Amino acid sequence: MTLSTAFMDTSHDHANCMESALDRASALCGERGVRLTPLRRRVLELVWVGHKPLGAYEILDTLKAERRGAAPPTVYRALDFLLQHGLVHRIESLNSFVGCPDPLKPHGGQFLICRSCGLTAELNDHRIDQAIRNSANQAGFAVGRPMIEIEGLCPHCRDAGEGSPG
Amino acid sequence: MTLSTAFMDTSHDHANCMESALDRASALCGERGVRLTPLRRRVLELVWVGHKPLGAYEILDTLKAERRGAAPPTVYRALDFLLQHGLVHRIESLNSFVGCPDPLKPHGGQFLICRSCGLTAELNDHRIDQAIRNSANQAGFAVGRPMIEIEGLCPHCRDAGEGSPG
DNA sequence: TCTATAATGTTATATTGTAACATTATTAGC
DNA sequence: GCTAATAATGTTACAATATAACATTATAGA
Repeated sequence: MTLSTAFMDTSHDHANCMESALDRASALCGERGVRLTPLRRRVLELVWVGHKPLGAYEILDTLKAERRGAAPPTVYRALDFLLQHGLVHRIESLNSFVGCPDPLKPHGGQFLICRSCGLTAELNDHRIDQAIRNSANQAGFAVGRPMIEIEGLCPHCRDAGEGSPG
Repeated sequence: MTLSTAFMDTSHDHANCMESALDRASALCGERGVRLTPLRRRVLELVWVGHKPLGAYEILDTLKAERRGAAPPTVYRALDFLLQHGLVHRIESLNSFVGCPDPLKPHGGQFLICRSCGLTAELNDHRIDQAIRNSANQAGFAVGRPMIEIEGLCPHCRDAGEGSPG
């Protein structure tokens, strides 16, 4: 199992986590000959500020304070670019966006989403993927992009008794 | 593996499929002492007209032709009821709704969604569920409701060469 | 029948996402 | 460096999805 971004304990160095994500993004764009413009970089940075998915209009609110004339297309175009290059994922169940810790290999997302604190971790468990492909193949279905969003309680909130898991 | 609603071949008797879904819904509501009102029943029926997820406003368009004063809350309230009782599922990636063939046991949905024709089949594969729970447990995460939406090509569209699966 | 509750009607508005065209910035060729 | 082509962003308007709040009607139980 690969747990690209586990739920963080106190030792999580988020400044470093975020900076390395931006460095990886920069390198990836360089290799692909595409431009990580200041706007795109800033949006990626905002998405990485927390490990909580961020809505497009939350991003927009921040941008508005920084740039004159920021508008919905400003954000959505930047997000489209970042999505295309695997730098962020869209969380369908929340209409929001989260940084991808492993943009190099394309993958559908496997997300653990805490319903109490909002923290989200990305799994990339080959066994889950395999179980899905087996099942889909039996149905004669050609799998494109599997999307898995698991609502529940992160270790911290579970231990704090933030509600039942069901 | 349980394939509650496989992709249908020519032998699929949809009139019967839909009627039995409505009968099951009626029975379930009776047992639970809740009311499957004409409005709710009609919305459920509309959702079952096809095996393709239907948007709330598509449902609304039909209702408007049938009832005076149908408005968004008319549809959303009926859908909320049907969702609460497991009679329909929400497909997050499509902002739309599809009938549940097995409303008795609560379950997060496992959906195969054809990107070409829109047909959607619900899986309920215990092995997928188990793989997810194993992985989540390792991360210390208490699983609530897993959501799985697999975009791809149904058998028919795959054979017709409707595009690559990736 | 009366009353409490559930369901629906109605109006308005919030939230999320795109279309279409204008302007500015960047790159590539000269 | 200049110029044309392209990429990116600015700007305005609007589409699509969803909810809030309160009024009215229907249903179930005393």
